[in-house]
Amino acid sequence: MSKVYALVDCNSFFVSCERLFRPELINTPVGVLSNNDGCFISLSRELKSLGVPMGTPYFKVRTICKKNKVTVFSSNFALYSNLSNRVMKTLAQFTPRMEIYSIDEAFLDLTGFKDIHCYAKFIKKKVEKDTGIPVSIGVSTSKTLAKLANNMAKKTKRTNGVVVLLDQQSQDVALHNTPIGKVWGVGRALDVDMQLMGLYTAKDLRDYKNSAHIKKKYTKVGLQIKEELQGHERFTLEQTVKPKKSIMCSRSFGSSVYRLEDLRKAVANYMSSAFETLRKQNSTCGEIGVFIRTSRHKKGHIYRGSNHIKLLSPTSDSRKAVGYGFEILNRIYKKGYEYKKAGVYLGKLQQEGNKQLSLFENYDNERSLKLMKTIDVINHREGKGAIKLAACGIDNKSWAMNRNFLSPRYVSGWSQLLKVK
DNA sequence: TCTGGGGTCCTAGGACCC
DNA sequence: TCTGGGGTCCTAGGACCC
Repeated sequence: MSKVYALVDCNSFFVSCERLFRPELINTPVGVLSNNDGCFISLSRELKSLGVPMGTPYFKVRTICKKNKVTVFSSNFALYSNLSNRVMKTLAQFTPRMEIYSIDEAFLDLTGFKDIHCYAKFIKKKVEKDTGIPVSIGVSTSKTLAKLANNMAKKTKRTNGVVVLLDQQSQDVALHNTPIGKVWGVGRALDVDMQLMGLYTAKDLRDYKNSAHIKKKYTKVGLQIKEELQGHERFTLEQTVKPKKSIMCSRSFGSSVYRLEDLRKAVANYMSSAFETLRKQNSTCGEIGVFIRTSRHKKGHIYRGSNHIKLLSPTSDSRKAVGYGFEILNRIYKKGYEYKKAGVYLGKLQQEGNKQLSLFENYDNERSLKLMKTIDVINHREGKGAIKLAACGIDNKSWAMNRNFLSPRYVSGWSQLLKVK
Protein backbone atom coordinates (compact mmCIF):
# COMPACT_ATOMS: atom_id res chain seq x y z
CA MET A 1 0.00 0.00 0.00
CA SER A 2 1.31 3.43 -0.80
CA LYS A 3 2.01 5.98 1.87
CA VAL A 4 -0.03 9.05 2.66
CA TYR A 5 1.94 12.13 3.61
CA ALA A 6 0.69 15.49 4.74
CA LEU A 7 2.85 18.57 4.57
CA VAL A 8 1.78 21.18 7.09
CA ASP A 9 3.26 24.59 6.40
CA CYS A 10 2.74 27.78 8.41
CA ASN A 11 1.48 30.70 6.35
CA SER A 12 3.97 33.60 6.22
CA PHE A 13 5.36 32.14 9.41
CA PHE A 14 7.47 34.99 10.79
CA VAL A 15 4.78 37.52 9.97
CA SER A 16 2.19 35.33 11.67
CA CYS A 17 4.40 35.15 14.77
CA GLU A 18 4.60 38.94 14.96
CA ARG A 19 0.87 39.28 14.39
CA LEU A 20 0.13 36.95 17.23
CA PHE A 21 1.15 39.68 19.65
CA ARG A 22 -0.13 42.50 17.51
CA PRO A 23 -3.54 41.25 16.37
CA GLU A 24 -4.42 44.66 14.99
CA LEU A 25 -1.97 43.88 12.18
CA ILE A 26 -4.11 41.08 10.78
CA ASN A 27 -5.29 41.96 7.27
CA THR A 28 -2.68 44.71 7.00
CA PRO A 29 0.62 44.59 5.09
CA VAL A 30 3.40 43.25 7.32
CA GLY A 31 6.97 42.15 6.56
CA VAL A 32 9.89 40.67 8.45
CA LEU A 33 13.46 41.55 7.50
CA SER A 34 16.54 39.36 7.38
CA ASN A 35 19.46 39.89 9.71
CA ASN A 36 20.88 43.37 9.53
CA ASP A 37 17.50 44.57 8.28
CA GLY A 38 18.58 43.66 4.77
CA CYS A 39 15.85 41.91 2.79
CA PHE A 40 12.31 40.80 3.34
CA ILE A 41 12.26 37.14 4.34
CA SER A 42 8.60 36.89 5.25
CA LEU A 43 5.73 38.84 3.75
CA SER A 44 2.04 38.93 4.46
CA ARG A 45 -0.36 38.42 1.59
CA GLU A 46 -1.19 42.12 1.67
CA LEU A 47 2.47 43.07 1.31
CA LYS A 48 2.99 40.63 -1.56
CA SER A 49 0.05 42.11 -3.40
CA LEU A 50 1.72 45.50 -3.21
CA GLY A 51 4.23 43.97 -5.60
CA VAL A 52 7.01 43.30 -3.13
CA PRO A 53 8.53 39.88 -3.82
CA MET A 54 10.36 37.68 -1.35
CA GLY A 55 13.97 38.70 -0.89
CA THR A 56 13.55 42.34 -1.86
CA PRO A 57 16.10 44.64 -0.19
CA TYR A 58 14.25 46.89 2.20
CA PHE A 59 15.91 50.09 1.06
CA LYS A 60 14.56 49.60 -2.44
CA VAL A 61 10.95 49.59 -1.34
CA ARG A 62 11.11 51.89 1.62
CA THR A 63 8.93 54.50 -0.08
CA ILE A 64 6.30 51.97 -1.05
CA CYS A 65 6.27 50.73 2.52
CA LYS A 66 5.84 54.16 4.01
CA LYS A 67 3.10 55.08 1.59
CA ASN A 68 1.13 51.93 2.28
CA LYS A 69 1.71 51.90 6.03
CA VAL A 70 3.55 48.59 5.97
CA THR A 71 4.57 47.35 9.41
CA VAL A 72 8.16 46.15 9.30
CA PHE A 73 9.96 43.94 11.82
CA SER A 74 13.57 42.93 12.30
CA SER A 75 13.82 39.16 12.55
CA ASN A 76 13.38 37.77 16.04
CA PHE A 77 14.37 34.14 15.88
CA ALA A 78 14.08 33.57 19.60
CA LEU A 79 10.38 34.26 19.23
CA TYR A 80 9.94 32.26 16.03
CA SER A 81 11.62 29.12 17.29
CA ASN A 82 9.59 29.20 20.47
CA LEU A 83 6.34 29.40 18.51
CA SER A 84 7.61 26.80 16.09
CA ASN A 85 7.98 24.38 18.99
CA ARG A 86 4.39 24.96 19.99
CA VAL A 87 3.14 24.28 16.48
CA MET A 88 5.20 21.09 16.25
CA LYS A 89 3.99 19.87 19.62
CA THR A 90 0.41 20.34 18.52
CA LEU A 91 1.04 18.50 15.27
CA ALA A 92 2.62 15.60 17.09
CA GLN A 93 -0.75 14.83 18.61
CA PHE A 94 -2.10 13.69 15.26
CA THR A 95 0.34 10.97 14.27
CA PRO A 96 3.21 9.05 15.81
CA ARG A 97 5.21 9.43 12.62
CA MET A 98 6.28 12.95 11.89
CA GLU A 99 9.28 14.81 10.51
CA ILE A 100 10.02 18.39 11.45
CA TYR A 101 11.35 19.61 8.15
CA SER A 102 12.08 23.24 8.90
CA ILE A 103 11.13 25.94 11.36
CA ASP A 104 7.69 26.23 9.79
CA GLU A 105 7.03 22.89 8.08
CA ALA A 106 6.41 19.32 9.08
CA PHE A 107 5.58 16.11 7.24
CA LEU A 108 3.01 13.88 8.88
CA ASP A 109 2.58 10.25 7.96
CA LEU A 110 -1.18 9.76 7.71
CA THR A 111 -1.05 6.32 6.14
CA GLY A 112 -4.03 4.28 7.23
CA PHE A 113 -6.16 7.17 8.45
CA LYS A 114 -9.75 7.38 7.22
CA ASP A 115 -11.36 10.36 5.54
CA ILE A 116 -8.09 12.18 5.06
CA HIS A 117 -9.57 15.43 3.84
CA CYS A 118 -11.68 15.76 6.93
CA TYR A 119 -8.80 14.83 9.18
CA ALA A 120 -6.54 17.40 7.53
CA LYS A 121 -9.15 20.10 8.01
CA PHE A 122 -9.40 19.11 11.65
CA ILE A 123 -5.61 19.33 12.08
CA LYS A 124 -5.57 22.77 10.53
CA LYS A 125 -8.31 24.01 12.78
CA LYS A 126 -6.73 22.60 15.90
CA VAL A 127 -3.31 24.11 15.20
CA GLU A 128 -4.84 27.49 14.56
CA LYS A 129 -6.92 27.33 17.69
CA ASP A 130 -4.11 26.15 19.97
CA THR A 131 -1.25 28.24 18.62
CA GLY A 132 -2.81 31.09 16.69
CA ILE A 133 -0.61 30.34 13.68
CA PRO A 134 -2.47 29.78 10.38
CA VAL A 135 -1.32 26.78 8.35
CA SER A 136 -1.87 25.16 4.96
CA ILE A 137 -1.95 21.42 4.41
CA GLY A 138 -1.19 19.37 1.32
CA VAL A 139 -1.69 15.62 1.25
CA SER A 140 -0.56 12.99 -1.25
CA THR A 141 1.37 9.78 -1.68
CA SER A 142 4.92 11.14 -1.68
CA LYS A 143 6.62 14.07 -0.04
CA THR A 144 7.12 15.81 -3.36
CA LEU A 145 3.44 15.49 -4.21
CA ALA A 146 2.42 16.61 -0.73
CA LYS A 147 4.59 19.65 -1.19
CA LEU A 148 2.95 20.35 -4.51
CA ALA A 149 -0.50 19.96 -2.98
CA ASN A 150 0.54 22.34 -0.22
CA ASN A 151 1.50 24.98 -2.76
CA MET A 152 -1.97 24.72 -4.26
CA ALA A 153 -3.55 24.98 -0.84
CA LYS A 154 -1.69 28.19 -0.19
CA LYS A 155 -2.25 29.68 -3.60
CA THR A 156 -5.89 28.97 -4.26
CA LYS A 157 -8.33 30.52 -1.87
CA ARG A 158 -11.27 28.24 -2.48
CA THR A 159 -9.30 25.23 -1.24
CA ASN A 160 -9.60 26.70 2.27
CA GLY A 161 -6.01 25.79 2.91
CA VAL A 162 -6.32 22.04 2.45
CA VAL A 163 -5.57 20.10 -0.75
CA VAL A 164 -5.64 16.32 -0.99
CA LEU A 165 -4.23 14.62 -4.09
CA LEU A 166 -4.82 10.92 -3.75
CA ASP A 167 -6.58 9.81 -6.95
CA GLN A 168 -5.06 9.73 -10.40
CA GLN A 169 -7.37 12.32 -11.88
CA SER A 170 -6.75 15.05 -9.32
CA GLN A 171 -3.02 14.41 -9.58
CA ASP A 172 -3.12 14.71 -13.37
CA VAL A 173 -4.83 18.08 -13.17
CA ALA A 174 -2.59 19.37 -10.39
CA LEU A 175 0.62 18.32 -12.10
CA HIS A 176 -0.51 19.74 -15.39
CA ASN A 177 -1.09 23.09 -13.73
CA THR A 178 2.25 23.16 -11.95
CA PRO A 179 5.14 24.74 -13.85
CA ILE A 180 8.26 22.61 -13.70
CA GLY A 181 10.16 25.27 -11.75
CA LYS A 182 7.66 25.04 -8.90
CA VAL A 183 8.42 21.39 -8.24
CA TRP A 184 10.28 20.71 -5.00
CA GLY A 185 13.92 20.11 -5.90
CA VAL A 186 13.79 21.91 -9.23
CA GLY A 187 15.64 25.18 -8.77
CA ARG A 188 16.58 27.90 -11.20
CA ALA A 189 19.18 25.97 -13.15
CA LEU A 190 17.08 22.86 -13.61
CA ASP A 191 14.04 24.95 -14.45
CA VAL A 192 15.81 26.49 -17.44
CA ASP A 193 17.39 23.23 -18.52
CA MET A 194 14.24 21.16 -18.29
CA GLN A 195 12.25 23.69 -20.26
CA LEU A 196 14.85 23.49 -22.99
CA MET A 197 14.15 19.78 -23.05
CA GLY A 198 10.46 20.49 -23.49
CA LEU A 199 9.49 19.69 -19.94
CA TYR A 200 7.29 22.61 -18.96
CA THR A 201 5.09 21.17 -16.26
CA ALA A 202 5.36 18.70 -13.42
CA LYS A 203 3.25 16.36 -15.51
CA ASP A 204 5.73 16.53 -18.40
CA LEU A 205 8.51 15.34 -16.11
CA ARG A 206 6.37 12.67 -14.47
CA ASP A 207 5.38 11.19 -17.84
CA TYR A 208 8.74 11.52 -19.60
CA LYS A 209 9.54 8.08 -20.93
CA ASN A 210 13.34 7.98 -20.83
CA SER A 211 14.25 7.61 -17.16
CA ALA A 212 17.86 6.75 -17.91
CA HIS A 213 18.23 10.04 -19.69
CA ILE A 214 16.82 11.93 -16.69
CA LYS A 215 19.25 10.18 -14.41
CA LYS A 216 22.19 10.87 -16.64
CA LYS A 217 21.34 14.51 -17.01
CA TYR A 218 19.98 15.38 -13.60
CA THR A 219 21.69 12.78 -11.45
CA LYS A 220 20.13 10.36 -9.08
CA VAL A 221 18.21 13.18 -7.45
CA GLY A 222 16.55 14.18 -10.70
CA LEU A 223 15.27 10.67 -11.19
CA GLN A 224 14.02 10.55 -7.63
CA ILE A 225 12.00 13.69 -8.19
CA LYS A 226 10.42 12.17 -11.27
CA GLU A 227 9.51 9.00 -9.40
CA GLU A 228 8.15 10.95 -6.46
CA LEU A 229 5.87 12.77 -8.91
CA GLN A 230 4.61 9.36 -9.98
CA GLY A 231 3.60 8.83 -6.38
CA HIS A 232 6.45 6.52 -5.39
CA GLU A 233 8.15 7.26 -2.14
CA ARG A 234 11.81 8.05 -2.71
CA PHE A 235 12.34 10.60 0.04
CA THR A 236 11.51 8.85 3.25
CA LEU A 237 10.30 10.30 6.52
CA GLU A 238 13.21 11.28 8.76
CA GLN A 239 11.85 11.02 12.24
CA THR A 240 15.03 11.46 14.19
CA VAL A 241 16.99 14.67 14.26
CA LYS A 242 20.39 13.87 12.90
CA PRO A 243 23.38 15.70 14.29
CA LYS A 244 24.68 18.33 11.92
CA LYS A 245 27.66 17.51 9.77
CA SER A 246 28.84 21.08 9.61
CA ILE A 247 28.06 24.27 11.46
CA MET A 248 28.37 27.82 10.23
CA CYS A 249 28.04 31.18 11.84
CA SER A 250 28.38 34.30 9.76
CA ARG A 251 26.99 37.81 9.72
CA SER A 252 27.06 40.91 7.63
CA PHE A 253 28.25 43.87 9.64
CA GLY A 254 26.03 46.75 10.63
CA SER A 255 28.67 49.13 9.34
CA SER A 256 31.96 48.70 7.54
CA VAL A 257 34.93 47.22 9.37
CA TYR A 258 38.54 47.95 8.51
CA ARG A 259 40.67 46.94 11.44
CA LEU A 260 41.99 43.50 12.22
CA GLU A 261 41.12 43.86 15.89
CA ASP A 262 37.45 44.41 15.08
CA LEU A 263 37.42 41.38 12.79
CA ARG A 264 38.98 39.40 15.62
CA LYS A 265 36.12 40.28 17.92
CA ALA A 266 33.58 39.32 15.32
CA VAL A 267 35.33 36.00 14.71
CA ALA A 268 35.59 35.32 18.46
CA ASN A 269 31.87 35.90 18.84
CA TYR A 270 30.86 33.77 15.85
CA MET A 271 33.19 31.02 16.95
CA SER A 272 31.71 31.02 20.46
CA SER A 273 28.24 30.82 19.05
CA ALA A 274 29.10 28.03 16.60
CA PHE A 275 30.78 26.05 19.37
CA GLU A 276 27.77 26.41 21.59
CA THR A 277 25.75 24.74 18.86
CA LEU A 278 28.48 22.14 18.51
CA ARG A 279 28.41 21.23 22.18
CA LYS A 280 24.64 21.21 22.28
CA GLN A 281 24.66 18.26 19.91
CA ASN A 282 27.58 16.67 21.74
CA SER A 283 29.97 16.88 18.84
CA THR A 284 33.58 17.76 18.40
CA CYS A 285 34.96 19.36 15.28
CA GLY A 286 38.05 18.43 13.33
CA GLU A 287 38.22 21.37 10.98
CA ILE A 288 37.85 25.08 11.50
CA GLY A 289 37.48 27.69 8.79
CA VAL A 290 37.20 31.45 8.72
CA PHE A 291 36.24 33.82 5.94
CA ILE A 292 36.08 37.58 5.55
CA ARG A 293 34.84 39.58 2.62
CA THR A 294 34.05 42.99 1.26
CA SER A 295 30.57 43.88 0.09
CA ARG A 296 28.99 41.50 -2.35
CA HIS A 297 27.38 44.33 -4.22
CA LYS A 298 29.98 47.04 -4.45
CA LYS A 299 32.18 47.17 -7.49
CA GLY A 300 35.92 47.59 -7.26
CA HIS A 301 38.31 46.91 -4.43
CA ILE A 302 36.80 43.52 -3.79
CA TYR A 303 38.43 40.94 -1.58
CA ARG A 304 37.38 37.57 -0.28
CA GLY A 305 39.68 35.72 2.04
CA SER A 306 39.14 32.29 3.48
CA ASN A 307 41.19 29.50 4.91
CA HIS A 308 40.87 26.56 7.21
CA ILE A 309 42.82 24.42 9.62
CA LYS A 310 42.58 20.70 10.07
CA LEU A 311 42.95 19.79 13.69
CA LEU A 312 45.13 16.88 14.66
CA SER A 313 42.66 16.07 17.36
CA PRO A 314 39.05 17.23 17.39
CA THR A 315 37.88 19.72 19.99
CA SER A 316 34.79 21.30 21.46
CA ASP A 317 36.68 23.93 23.43
CA SER A 318 35.78 27.46 22.35
CA ARG A 319 39.02 28.89 23.68
CA LYS A 320 41.18 26.65 21.52
CA ALA A 321 38.92 27.36 18.57
CA VAL A 322 39.18 31.12 18.95
CA GLY A 323 42.95 30.75 18.94
CA TYR A 324 42.83 28.82 15.68
CA GLY A 325 40.37 31.35 14.32
CA PHE A 326 42.80 34.18 14.98
CA GLU A 327 45.58 32.21 13.36
CA ILE A 328 43.54 31.88 10.19
CA LEU A 329 42.46 35.49 10.33
CA ASN A 330 46.10 36.57 10.42
CA ARG A 331 46.70 34.63 7.24
CA ILE A 332 43.80 36.06 5.31
CA TYR A 333 43.50 39.63 6.60
CA LYS A 334 44.62 42.32 4.22
CA LYS A 335 44.79 45.90 5.23
CA GLY A 336 42.94 48.59 3.35
CA TYR A 337 39.72 46.79 2.54
CA GLU A 338 36.23 47.69 3.61
CA TYR A 339 34.98 44.49 5.19
CA LYS A 340 31.28 43.80 5.29
CA LYS A 341 31.00 40.23 6.42
CA ALA A 342 32.84 37.50 8.29
CA GLY A 343 32.06 33.96 9.26
CA VAL A 344 33.33 30.74 10.74
CA TYR A 345 32.84 27.19 9.59
CA LEU A 346 33.13 23.97 11.58
CA GLY A 347 33.62 20.76 9.67
CA LYS A 348 34.55 17.13 10.20
CA LEU A 349 32.11 16.89 13.06
CA GLN A 350 32.11 13.75 15.17
CA GLN A 351 29.87 12.61 17.95
CA GLU A 352 31.66 12.80 21.28
CA GLY A 353 33.09 9.43 22.16
CA ASN A 354 33.79 8.40 18.60
CA LYS A 355 37.09 10.14 18.41
CA GLN A 356 40.23 8.49 17.25
CA LEU A 357 43.29 9.09 19.30
CA SER A 358 46.05 11.14 17.87
CA LEU A 359 49.60 10.92 19.05
CA PHE A 360 50.43 14.49 18.41
CA GLU A 361 48.06 16.65 20.33
CA ASN A 362 46.19 16.52 23.54
CA TYR A 363 42.48 16.20 23.68
CA ASP A 364 40.28 18.57 25.58
CA ASN A 365 40.78 17.64 29.15
CA GLU A 366 37.99 17.04 31.63
CA ARG A 367 38.38 20.43 33.20
CA SER A 368 38.04 22.40 30.01
CA LEU A 369 34.98 20.38 29.01
CA LYS A 370 33.39 21.04 32.37
CA LEU A 371 34.11 24.71 32.07
CA MET A 372 32.52 24.87 28.64
CA LYS A 373 29.42 23.04 29.82
CA THR A 374 29.11 25.39 32.76
CA ILE A 375 29.30 28.43 30.54
CA ASP A 376 26.65 26.93 28.28
CA VAL A 377 24.31 26.31 31.19
CA ILE A 378 24.69 29.84 32.52
CA ASN A 379 24.26 31.42 29.11
CA HIS A 380 21.18 29.33 28.54
CA ARG A 381 19.71 30.54 31.79
CA GLU A 382 20.82 34.15 31.79
CA GLY A 383 20.67 34.88 28.11
CA LYS A 384 23.14 34.63 25.31
CA GLY A 385 26.51 36.19 26.01
CA ALA A 386 26.08 36.48 29.78
CA ILE A 387 29.49 34.87 30.04
CA LYS A 388 31.88 35.16 27.16
CA LEU A 389 35.51 34.99 26.30
CA ALA A 390 37.50 38.15 26.72
CA ALA A 391 38.43 37.97 23.05
CA CYS A 392 34.81 38.67 22.18
CA GLY A 393 35.16 42.22 23.43
CA ILE A 394 32.74 44.31 25.43
CA ASP A 395 32.95 47.66 23.71
CA ASN A 396 30.44 49.14 21.29
CA LYS A 397 30.52 46.90 18.32
CA SER A 398 31.07 48.44 14.94
CA TRP A 399 30.42 45.05 13.40
CA ALA A 400 27.18 44.24 15.20
CA MET A 401 24.13 43.95 13.03
CA ASN A 402 21.34 46.46 12.67
CA ARG A 403 18.04 45.51 14.24
CA ASN A 404 16.04 48.65 14.13
CA PHE A 405 12.57 47.14 14.13
CA LEU A 406 12.89 44.42 16.71
CA SER A 407 9.77 43.24 18.51
CA PRO A 408 10.02 42.51 22.24
CA ARG A 409 10.97 39.00 23.32
CA TYR A 410 7.39 38.14 24.19
CA VAL A 411 7.97 34.53 25.13
CA SER A 412 11.54 34.32 26.37
CA GLY A 413 13.48 36.53 28.71
CA TRP A 414 11.85 37.46 32.00
CA SER A 415 12.18 41.17 31.63
CA GLN A 416 10.04 41.31 28.51
CA LEU A 417 7.17 39.02 29.38
CA LEU A 418 3.75 40.33 28.50
CA LYS A 419 2.09 42.05 31.38
CA VAL A 420 -1.43 40.92 32.12
CA LYS A 421 -3.66 43.75 33.10
C1' DT B 1 23.89 55.15 2.28
C1' DC B 2 21.27 50.57 2.81
C1' DT B 3 21.18 43.71 -0.59
C1' DG B 4 20.46 37.24 5.17
C1' DG B 5 22.02 33.00 7.11
C1' DG B 6 22.53 28.02 7.51
C1' DG B 7 22.32 23.68 5.88
C1' DT B 8 22.46 19.03 2.58
C1' DC B 9 23.63 16.09 -1.25
C1' DC B 10 25.91 14.90 -5.61
C1' DT B 11 29.57 14.68 -9.03
C1' DA B 12 33.85 15.40 -11.42
C1' DG B 13 38.44 15.33 -11.11
C1' DG B 14 42.89 15.11 -8.82
C1' DA B 15 46.07 12.55 -5.82
C1' DC B 16 47.61 8.42 -4.65
C1' DC B 17 48.23 3.42 -4.51
C1' DC B 18 49.22 -1.18 -6.50
C1' DT C 1 59.43 8.87 -28.03
C1' DC C 2 56.97 5.39 -26.08
C1' DT C 3 53.85 5.69 -21.36
C1' DG C 4 48.16 0.34 -18.32
C1' DG C 5 44.36 -0.31 -15.73
C1' DG C 6 41.83 -0.12 -11.79
C1' DG C 7 40.66 1.21 -7.42
C1' DT C 8 39.89 4.52 -3.29
C1' DC C 9 39.74 8.75 -1.01
C1' DC C 10 39.29 13.56 -0.76
C1' DT C 11 37.98 18.14 -2.20
C1' DA C 12 35.87 21.91 -4.56
C1' DG C 13 32.08 23.49 -6.59
C1' DG C 14 27.42 23.40 -8.02
C1' DA C 15 22.79 22.52 -7.21
C1' DC C 16 19.09 22.51 -4.10
C1' DC C 17 16.31 23.58 0.29
C1' DC C 18 14.30 26.67 4.10
